[in-house]
Amino acid sequence: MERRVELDMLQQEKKGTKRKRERVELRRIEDRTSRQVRFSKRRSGLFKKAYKLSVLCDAQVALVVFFPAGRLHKFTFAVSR
DNA sequence: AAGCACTTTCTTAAAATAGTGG
DNA sequence: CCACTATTTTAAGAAAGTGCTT
Repeated sequence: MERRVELDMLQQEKKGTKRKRERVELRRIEDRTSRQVRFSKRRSGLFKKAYKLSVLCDAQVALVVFFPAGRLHKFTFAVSR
């Protein structure tokens, strides 16, 4: 079954019991799974922002992220004139 | 096949940013 | 500058998807 349809059915079923996006406090996420998922999403957002900054403002941007400890993710983008 | 770590999809509220006017 | 709002973008939470290992 298509996932979209499944979700719609789920929504219908629960009728507003789905947790809304909550305001998030700025401190370490204790739950390992949640931390991992949120890292993935925030990292992609960060790289996207870095890219946009480099394009929009003709800036040279370098971004280095280590997570989990030891694993490296990096991004560089240089605009040549 | 099953377990695990990591990523993506979806909806939608939160947060960021662009625009406006003092 | 700053404050306010309108618009755009980001990301939470839940669940599904992907890929690797055993």
